[in-house]
Amino acid sequence: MKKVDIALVAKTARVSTMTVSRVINRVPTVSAENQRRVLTAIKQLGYRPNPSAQRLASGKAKPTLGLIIPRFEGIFHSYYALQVIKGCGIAAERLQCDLLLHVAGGNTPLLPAVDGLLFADLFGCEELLDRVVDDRLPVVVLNHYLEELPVTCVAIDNRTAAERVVAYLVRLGHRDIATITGDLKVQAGLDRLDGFMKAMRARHLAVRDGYVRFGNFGLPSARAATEALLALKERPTAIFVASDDMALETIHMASAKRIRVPEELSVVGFDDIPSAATAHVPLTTVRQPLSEMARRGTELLFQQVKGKARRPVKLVLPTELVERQSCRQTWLDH
Amino acid sequence: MKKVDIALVAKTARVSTMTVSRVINRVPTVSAENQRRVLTAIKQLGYRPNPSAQRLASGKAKPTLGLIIPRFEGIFHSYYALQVIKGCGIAAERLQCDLLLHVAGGNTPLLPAVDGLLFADLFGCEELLDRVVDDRLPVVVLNHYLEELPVTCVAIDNRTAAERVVAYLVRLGHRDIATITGDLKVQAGLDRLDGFMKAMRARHLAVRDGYVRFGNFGLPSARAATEALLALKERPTAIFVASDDMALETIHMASAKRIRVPEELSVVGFDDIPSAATAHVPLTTVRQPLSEMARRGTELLFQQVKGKARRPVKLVLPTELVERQSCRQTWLDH
DNA sequence: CTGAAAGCGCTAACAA
DNA sequence: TTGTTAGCGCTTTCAG
Repeated sequence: MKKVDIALVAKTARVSTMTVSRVINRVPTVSAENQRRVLTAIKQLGYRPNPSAQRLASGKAKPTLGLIIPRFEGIFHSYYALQVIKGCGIAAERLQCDLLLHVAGGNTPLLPAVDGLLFADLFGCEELLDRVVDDRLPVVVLNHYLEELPVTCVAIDNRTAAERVVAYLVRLGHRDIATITGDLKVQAGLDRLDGFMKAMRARHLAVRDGYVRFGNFGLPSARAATEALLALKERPTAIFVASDDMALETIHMASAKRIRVPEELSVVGFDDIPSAATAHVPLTTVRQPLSEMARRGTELLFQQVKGKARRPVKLVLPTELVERQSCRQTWLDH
Repeated sequence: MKKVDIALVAKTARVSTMTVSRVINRVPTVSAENQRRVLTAIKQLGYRPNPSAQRLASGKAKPTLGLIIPRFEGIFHSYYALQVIKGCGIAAERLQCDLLLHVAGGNTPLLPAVDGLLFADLFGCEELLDRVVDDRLPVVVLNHYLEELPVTCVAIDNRTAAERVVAYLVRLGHRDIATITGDLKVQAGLDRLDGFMKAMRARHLAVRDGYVRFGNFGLPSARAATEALLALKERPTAIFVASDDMALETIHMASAKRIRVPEELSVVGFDDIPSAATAHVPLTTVRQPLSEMARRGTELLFQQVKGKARRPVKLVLPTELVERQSCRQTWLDH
């Protein structure tokens, strides 16, 4: 069984390879007879042109960008991944470049053959990044601000966002504020906690014992954390939860325990997922421009690939606090 | 500004192209001195190997599969897209092939250069499919059963699922059953309605006037439909909603109107999204193996690309009714 | 309208 | 350890 290439097709159809190429590329200047012969040969041999060869020969400059999705537990259940994929996908379409999706497993032996790489998050891919930087492959990291490495990154200002949440709650009169964190191995998770602590400290507000509960963005962790928080003798009057998914769960559990939100407990989330707006208790939360982050990252990578970018760019995108109905002033009667 | 190719690097480093190639590919048999020179030249020239040429020359058989995501309103807000991407991504990783993501815009001028194509759904891509079939490119269509076309497809048995929902509700004593449909331009939406109607007819149950409300999987459409249904003089005792997102919205609106679920109104959804289980009223719904569908589709496409598949395969995957707490027997007091 | 020749940029196989 | 020689499969150019 010999390889079927354009030459074989040409021979079978008894024309030149050029004629075959023309038929494939729908160049109109081919006689009906030859066209028929070529088509027949193609069908008969089951011929398929080789994409790499086509691209190489035609010198088509359509670059290929690789999007690395870290395969950590739950990323696929997250609003996050989808927004990133969406942003990258649409940007790639606009920029006329290919987007190669790569779910990074534990071991990522060889990097895919692409012109540039986009990391949906750094977590779990540190090693790969090193290798890639080493190879001088154009790279953009999303959702993780890299202080030291000379790598372009586009992230969200999680710290300031968390600070603003505290400011908001304090303005409503809360002082006993607790937090349920995200996964602290992910920078976004860590920064949200950081911002929270910093803001509390700045206001000389004590963070009581047990008021910081460690979650990992997963619902089970949120349940455990909420359980613990609500069982406290000195229950917080407000909780800042590091993701909407978890925050909704917190509210759910509070309701089940007949603790009314927001009357007896204020809750703030993070993400502004669609159901935050339509939940039973519409959730006050932080909206982050995920899809824009992805778009910007893709564009930046594209620049780099095109050689139009000189030095690494560090972008930090702002967030927005969306007030809904899960928070309340402490001095209101209830 | 001349092109920087491997030859230029070789000349600059005053070695042969092979030495450069070896350095790039980390072949250990290169003297330290040459390695240094090559690396310097690469850095200085900003050289990057051409992926197409690498693949062509090395004859690496790593095929590239294209995943087409129809860009219809809201697909990116859906659980659906993510599950499909996840399934395909993981399968591609296992099969050692590249996955090219393509968000199909209104006009998809040229098909991406890939070895095979996977459609996340047919809707909006009919034209593309025709072209692709015409080109004899290996193709698999997900979530849409194609009766006529000799194309491999992997779909969900939406019809039977809907029938079972009706059977279930009838078993609970319901007779006044309404439905809120999905987008009927999508086969999944149409089939669910179809199954519903068929099952009602089979039981000689009338579907009253206004008991079929047309939605499109979007929350606004669900709100309008629910509004209309709940305003009916003869209100249904149960509603089959074509997606969980919409069903949750229906429950939410019912609660707001002080209609208790499930006591006064039973609701069944479709999808089994994560929040169905954790919602205020845990949702009885239909679980569909989305990610498995994607996995199977990817594997099937891979077979085809490898030439190991002879004829089109038509796969219809079964669903499962997940009973939770949004339905109730009609004869129970309340 | 068609075909021959000359690469596209890289690497496999061999030879030195 | 290094370089030479052939291609990989296709398209471009340009002459027929």
